[in-house]
Amino acid sequence: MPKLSESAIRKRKDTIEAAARELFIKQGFHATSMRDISKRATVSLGNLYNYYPTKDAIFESIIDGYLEIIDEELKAIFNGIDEPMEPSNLRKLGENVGLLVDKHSDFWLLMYIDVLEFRNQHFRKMFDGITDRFRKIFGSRFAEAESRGDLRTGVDAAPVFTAAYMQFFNYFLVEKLFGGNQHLGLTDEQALNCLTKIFAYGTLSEKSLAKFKREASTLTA
Amino acid sequence: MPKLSESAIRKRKDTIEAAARELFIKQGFHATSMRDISKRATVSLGNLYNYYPTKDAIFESIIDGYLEIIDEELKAIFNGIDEPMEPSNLRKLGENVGLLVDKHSDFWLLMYIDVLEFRNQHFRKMFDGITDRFRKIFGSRFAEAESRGDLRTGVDAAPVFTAAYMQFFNYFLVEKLFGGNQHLGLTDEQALNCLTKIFAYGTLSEKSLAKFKREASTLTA
DNA sequence: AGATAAAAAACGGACGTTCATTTTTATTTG
DNA sequence: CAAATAAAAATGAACGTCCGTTTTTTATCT
Repeated sequence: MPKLSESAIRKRKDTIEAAARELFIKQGFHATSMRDISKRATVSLGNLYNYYPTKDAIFESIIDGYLEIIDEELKAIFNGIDEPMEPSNLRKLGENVGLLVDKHSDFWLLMYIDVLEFRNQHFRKMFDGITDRFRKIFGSRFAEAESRGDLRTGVDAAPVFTAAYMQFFNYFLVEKLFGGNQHLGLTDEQALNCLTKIFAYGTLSEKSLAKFKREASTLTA
Repeated sequence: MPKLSESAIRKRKDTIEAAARELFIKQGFHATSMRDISKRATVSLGNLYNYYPTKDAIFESIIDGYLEIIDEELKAIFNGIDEPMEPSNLRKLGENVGLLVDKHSDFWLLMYIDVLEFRNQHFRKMFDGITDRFRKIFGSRFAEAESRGDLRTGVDAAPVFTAAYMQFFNYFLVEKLFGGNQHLGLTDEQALNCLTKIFAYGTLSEKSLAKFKREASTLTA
């Protein structure tokens, strides 16, 4: 047999990783055997080792690929935000985080697998220095908002935005993976409104809030 | 041998569970064998099965015991809060949640094990209906605060308090388990101040904030 | 034929659990 | 008080299965 083309190899790997991902998510990493993966991917057991040196390597490859996807989707979300501290944009952030959690709920399970089995070595970058990253993306917007007097005195927008981001994430993860069905006692829509309001009122100046009064008043929790 | 006394059995089980807990946390559930547990607990392999019918049962017993402890500690925390929406009390809540996460960081790892291996069946109760529980604990305080005009119009204190609780939890969990070293770009103290301020300013009326101005002004992030 | 992919078989070890056996000890007996 | 008893506790070898990985064999292409 001649050497497979690069794309053919990539295609094979994709099917293997898809099968492995589904199994890891459904039954965990340790509970998933190489035989399970080979069966689901319709690849012989031995042949798996022509593509990956170890079982761990499959997991790592899945995560690396996934991280890229998530990274892009997050970038798209942030690109859609022109004025990060504006209430309507904060809410939009929440909405999009919700969609992201929903769309890739398996991904976050992999994160927990990583925490438990690999001491989070693959996912560390997700949270490490996240505030600085937001500062890089929105730094000038934050500064403008401050110079316009949109923020309460003494408020640094970057950690607030990060906190909002984290809160939205956590809300939907708890809803999706931890069985807290409507744990805020609100529908998702209401919860988004409630959280948005907290962060808006919590950090915006009275002057600025008046400006957004009309929008903000629609955020009835 | 006559039957062991109830307390002797409890003592034995405690040592077994302590050993198992340490191993589960260090290397995960599947990666921990019954032989590992028996060695660490200095109990013979077979004898383990005189105390627990299966390996799963050991895990379940650990969680049940742990849930009780955490439940009590949480109760103590909430008992120490007389006025839940007061900024200083919100901050105290955050501090205590931080201590709880720190003291029992292994417990939260078990929670992730439960999510992955048991579909969170043992931990569901942690988040299910949590807002209602807060309403039961602080309902009258929430009502009083509202009638005093401490809250912004339209703000329901219960989900806000829950959101604050969740945010504090998430903050410390990310710090402790997900390697987000100072992910808000702040020290823990500063982060507590920052988050407290968000929730205080986010939900308290101007009138009420003036009342707490002195305390609130010490919350410099 | 020669090279490479794919499949199958084989390997050594570890797994959860069982079980026949031995050890332990509170109670009964002399 | 000491010896015998009986029931429970403790043991560790053994069981059958499955694991990740390696090696060998077979099939498939230029």
